[in-house]
Amino acid sequence: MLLKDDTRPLRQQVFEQVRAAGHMPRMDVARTLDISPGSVTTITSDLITRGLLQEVEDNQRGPSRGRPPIALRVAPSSRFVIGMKLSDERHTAILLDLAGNVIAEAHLASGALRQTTTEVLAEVSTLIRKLLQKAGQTHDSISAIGIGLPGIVDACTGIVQWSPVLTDTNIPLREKLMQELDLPVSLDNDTNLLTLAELWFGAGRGTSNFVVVTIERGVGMGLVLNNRLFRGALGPGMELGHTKVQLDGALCRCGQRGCLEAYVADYALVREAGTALDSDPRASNSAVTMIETLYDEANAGNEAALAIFRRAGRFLSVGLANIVQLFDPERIILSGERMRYDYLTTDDMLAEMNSMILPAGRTPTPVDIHAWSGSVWAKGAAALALSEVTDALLGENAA
Amino acid sequence: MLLKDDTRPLRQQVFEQVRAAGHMPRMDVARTLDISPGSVTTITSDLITRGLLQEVEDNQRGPSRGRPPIALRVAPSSRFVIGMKLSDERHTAILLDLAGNVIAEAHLASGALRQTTTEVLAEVSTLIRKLLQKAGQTHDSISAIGIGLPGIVDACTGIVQWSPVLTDTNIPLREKLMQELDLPVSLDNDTNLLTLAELWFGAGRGTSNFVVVTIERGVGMGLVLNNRLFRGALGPGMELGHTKVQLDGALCRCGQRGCLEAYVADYALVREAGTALDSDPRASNSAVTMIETLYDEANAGNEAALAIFRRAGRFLSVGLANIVQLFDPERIILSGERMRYDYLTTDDMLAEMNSMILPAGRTPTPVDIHAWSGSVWAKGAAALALSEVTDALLGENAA
DNA sequence: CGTTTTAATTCAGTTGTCAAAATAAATTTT
DNA sequence: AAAATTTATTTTGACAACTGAATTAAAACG
Repeated sequence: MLLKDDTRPLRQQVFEQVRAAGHMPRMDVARTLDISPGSVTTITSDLITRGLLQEVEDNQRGPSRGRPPIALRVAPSSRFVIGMKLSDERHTAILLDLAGNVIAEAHLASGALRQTTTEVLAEVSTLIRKLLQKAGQTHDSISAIGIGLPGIVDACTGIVQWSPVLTDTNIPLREKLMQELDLPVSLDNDTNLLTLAELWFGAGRGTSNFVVVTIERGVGMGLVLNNRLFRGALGPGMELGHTKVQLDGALCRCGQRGCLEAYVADYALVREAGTALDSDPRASNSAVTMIETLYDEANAGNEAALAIFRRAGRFLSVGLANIVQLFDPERIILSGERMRYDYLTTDDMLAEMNSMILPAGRTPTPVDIHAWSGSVWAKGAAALALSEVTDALLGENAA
Repeated sequence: MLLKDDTRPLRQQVFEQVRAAGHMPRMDVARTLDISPGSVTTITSDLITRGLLQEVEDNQRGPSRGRPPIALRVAPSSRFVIGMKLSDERHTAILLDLAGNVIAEAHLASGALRQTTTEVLAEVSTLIRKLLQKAGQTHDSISAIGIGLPGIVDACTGIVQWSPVLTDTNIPLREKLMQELDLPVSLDNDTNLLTLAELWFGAGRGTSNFVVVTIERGVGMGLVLNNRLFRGALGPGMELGHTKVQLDGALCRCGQRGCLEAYVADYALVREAGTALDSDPRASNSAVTMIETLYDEANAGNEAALAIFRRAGRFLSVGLANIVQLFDPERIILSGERMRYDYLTTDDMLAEMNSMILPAGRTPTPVDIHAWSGSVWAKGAAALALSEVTDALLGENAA
């Protein structure tokens, strides 16, 4: 069922269609968007004269009758966008051209777990310099930058209410970044950006309604409705991690009890790992080391370790089942780096989740598991910047 | 922040604006919808010549300068819509004119708890006859009918997958009704219609994003996003009642464990009431009687009875807190008849809900409690029919 | 009686879109 | 090789839905 409720002007839809497809002839664009070929011609010829699209030269084609289609693609240009993901371990940045191709990637170990705004601003600048150097580009060739960070971020206002990477709270980070960098900046919660990455580049391409769940430091969630990222009714919504799965349950770092996060996030596992592995709680093992150990033990058949993962998996299944009950998405994507700990995502967990979904006979919601590297988050951030840029570029007709 | 993302043609927006306001002069329409006064003139004069709107004669006005505004209103007409709510106790139907005024109301005790499709069709016909008789109208003057019933209803296709009022499953009920009644029929889940009623006539008028939760036989939920009823990503979503609030929790009538419904729905209360009130489980007390007794006992200070309501309230607070975490609505409306059992909705419950909402300092989401009569549901059904009719009426320009 | 103020209308002009006809470039048929 | 067929794209005219600026209308104020 192709439903056509995209309210944006056709110009942007056409451009994004071509970008999403890589190349696509005009008639295909007309057909997929269900618009008249005439409109496509008008729009594309405008976009071509503006240097945003171009015709593909070598249209290799099979034996087919009729006038051969001329594929279109996004014109390679000298303009780029940057996508960046900030975390409390290391920051990642990538450089994308307007067609969405990755040009370069750079990393920077973050200075400390939590930093002041000034320090973060400095790190962002440093990372951008590093990225540009690597790609042999200058600051002038950057059109926009998208940044994702964990925490409570209002994408509209660009204000970071709270973030695990910042010591300050309620910071108008976007404004500060724009001043510092002299560039259009988009800011969003990192999970939203991962969701955007799935929507633009990943499994979400063919799906209009899906949920992305991330399990990292905390548990995050992104939602796509009608092919568009849904950011919650008010500002920052979608706090799946603090959804309650047990009355008077385990203590969460937010201070409340029974949050999903308190059962499946890494710190929850670490908390139990200490007991299960009988290790000295005063030993200064890092969280990552602890989890790695726990994982290895589970793999080696350590029942206590296995039980920890199993329990976490059970609670995860409750959280996912609740999402299915409320949103009924076409697909759930479990994503993020921690997905390597596949004891969370066993068939048992999936079976349990499905058993909680009403009615019994219903088709189970497919669950994809993506164990991706950090650069994917940055790619989502770049997608945000990209849409910002093309919106500006395509909207400038009035001027 | 007025955001203007209504994609419908202005004609419908103007008409609905006037209908919603009761009366409203042209300039006010232009201002609220943020469109040019010229457009309003064009549109309204068209609607006036078509007999859908008319100017109000007696514009009583205060001492104000300038040309006095001429208020517009929906023209009283000879055409009506019917809204109907089906339940397993009794059906309610109301007759509305196109302006949304209630003209008449009628009821019909439903024949049995669950009935065949044929029986339901017959009852609907009977009720319509009764309603028309009461209002002194004929079948010809009805433009459309909206019907709400509990269960899993796909509003798009008009198929009832499952409903507590029907013995059959997977029935194309809308089609059958249209054949039977020879009228345009809209069908939806009853909770969605209650939500629509709140949006059109109730507390939702000034709110763009809110949640309606009903506690009756089961626990239902309706969601309004951007002033529009959200029906879930796929067909019937929003099964709040079968959201899990406890792993391996109480047994739900759906066969699963830990569903919210299994703690707060009426049958859950009845189940415990039997034990608490020490009544013979074989005594054929009806559910309603049992709950009434339980309620009276609680009021009289019976600790066991109180405890039942308190426990239900606690689980309800979990369910509501989860909704806030996921959707962050501007407002939650608890609605339905069972809201009379206000032990479910004590300040304790609200306090507990707020304590589960992160972060601690956040403004608590306001919770309204509406104890409404059954006719409100029917009003929502009528709203559905109304929007259907006006869409048809306003879209007929091409013809 | 003119000025001010607010409401409503008129009307020329823009925008975004489509439908149908025309044109283009290939393949297949005759 | 010419004609017919097929598919892709362009051209063209038209239209619907608005907007914005100028205009007219109807009142109060001084």
